Amino acid sequence: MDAIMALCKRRGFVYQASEIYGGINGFWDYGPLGSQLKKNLRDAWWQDMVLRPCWGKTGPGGREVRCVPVETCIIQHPKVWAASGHVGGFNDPMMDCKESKRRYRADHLRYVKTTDPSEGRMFAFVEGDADTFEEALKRLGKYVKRTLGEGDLEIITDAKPDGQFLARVVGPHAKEAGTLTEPRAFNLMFKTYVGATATDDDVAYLRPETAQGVFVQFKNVVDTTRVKVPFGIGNVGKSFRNEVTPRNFTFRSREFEQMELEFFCHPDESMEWFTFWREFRMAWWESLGLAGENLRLYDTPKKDLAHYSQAGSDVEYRFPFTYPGFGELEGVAHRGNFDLTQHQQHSGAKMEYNDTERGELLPNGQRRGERYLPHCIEPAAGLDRGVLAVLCEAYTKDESRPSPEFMKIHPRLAPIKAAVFPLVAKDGMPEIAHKLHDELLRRFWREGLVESDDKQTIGKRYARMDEAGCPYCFTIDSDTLKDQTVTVRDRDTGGQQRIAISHAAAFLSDKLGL
RNA sequence: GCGGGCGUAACUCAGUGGUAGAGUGACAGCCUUCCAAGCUGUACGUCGCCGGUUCGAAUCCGGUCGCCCGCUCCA
Repeated sequence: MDAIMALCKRRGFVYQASEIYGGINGFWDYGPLGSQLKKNLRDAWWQDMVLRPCWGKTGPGGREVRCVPVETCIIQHPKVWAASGHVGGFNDPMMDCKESKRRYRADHLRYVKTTDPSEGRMFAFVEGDADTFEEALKRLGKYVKRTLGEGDLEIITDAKPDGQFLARVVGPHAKEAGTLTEPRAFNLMFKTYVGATATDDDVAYLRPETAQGVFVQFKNVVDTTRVKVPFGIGNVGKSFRNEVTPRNFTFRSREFEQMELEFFCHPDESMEWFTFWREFRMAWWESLGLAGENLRLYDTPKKDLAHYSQAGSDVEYRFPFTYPGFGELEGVAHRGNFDLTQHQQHSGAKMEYNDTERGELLPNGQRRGERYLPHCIEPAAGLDRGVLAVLCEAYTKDESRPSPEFMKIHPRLAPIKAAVFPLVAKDGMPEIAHKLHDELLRRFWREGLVESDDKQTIGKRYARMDEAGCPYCFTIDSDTLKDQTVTVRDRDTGGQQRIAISHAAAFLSDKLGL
């Protein structure tokens, strides 16, 4: 991992944010190559999920997969996050034990004491955890030096654990009293103020996910764009979470970008669509070079599902820092109609969809129609995690090569698509190279960078392109002067072939899958 | 939040109280007809930051910030 991070810095893929000021925990910037790589991955998602979903494959029942995009705001009405459950769920106060180094959710701790107020010490235990409860009873009995009956015990469930209270408490895994800290709120949502007055009434949050923007605009999209269920709404953008522990390079950042699709369908068809999406999303990541044992599709066990969720699968990648385990790239969740229900309740707006293709057949040949809250399948991918996985997968070490470190980035994602070199900077070769470079640039500038370089030795230039992940290098040599051919060097094999200079663009176009 | 490790040039690292170093990379020139080759030269340092001890600190001490690992947490 250190070698990958060093290369990312050296070649301008990823820099630490605010580095000259000492860095800022949980934030990373992308350099010239990294930002282009990230854009290519984002574009690939947009193309394959919105513009031509699933490469044109049909969904369940042979139906065309239809999706439309939206772009919603990072800051939404604060009630959005109350409805989504983030305000509660992202604010669990936690308590730390200075002795046992453990951390507890404050609302999970209970305290047992005797009914005798002179026996001041209390013993904490974790609600629903028999081990800590029995331990607490045992310790309490020892402390008061007598056997305790039911009537002697008092269990405090609604404690306000301030300093005075906690001084009397022995933690669940501690021996001494007074080692628990006061509850601290872990605001996983970034707070800000809307308007210049910045009072408590103006509090707003930076979104922790892009999905809610879609649910909030669901009705507008249905009413204004002639979409029919089943269909999807894609939304890409930055989200923010005040992670307790940002870790593992860009894997868990506080500012990160998501690519989320909310796919709405009839409840009866939701499991079929879930299966369809879970399989396509896996195939999509595989198509970008994350094939093989480092990628897996992991089904969330029933017991770990959120209460409203009927199924969930994660596309996971085996990162160097998770090895031999895996880290989540994308979660495909069956969310039922939870979100639309929540927003319907909290906002009072009707979210029901009127499906004119369902219901009983009327004499005039129309359907009566059926009103329902669609179910939602949510493939939600982490763009920065995707970039990181691509970088990890691409990083290759081969000491037998002149360039021992190189980046095997899939041609579709590679920030630099091709480079053009004169073998040596004389005999008119630079001029021919510049001409070919111009031609390729005119043809491929929308896809990514096309480089040219006539400095240094050819080996050095190849090696540079290898580290940048450029898949193909065209080289003009003395034969070019005679027969109008160039060599093409393949990054992954180092092998070369000779093609007509007039076919260079077609060759590259083919290799890039255009 | 706790514990451990680390922080010196763009990268990898040496330097344990006395003038800031090496290799690689970058840049310029020469040379060079296919893989970080060779020669010459140039640029690049708040030694993470702040404070303390000392005649003198990259080096010792305290604090702080950041990165990595483990726990915890989180999806």
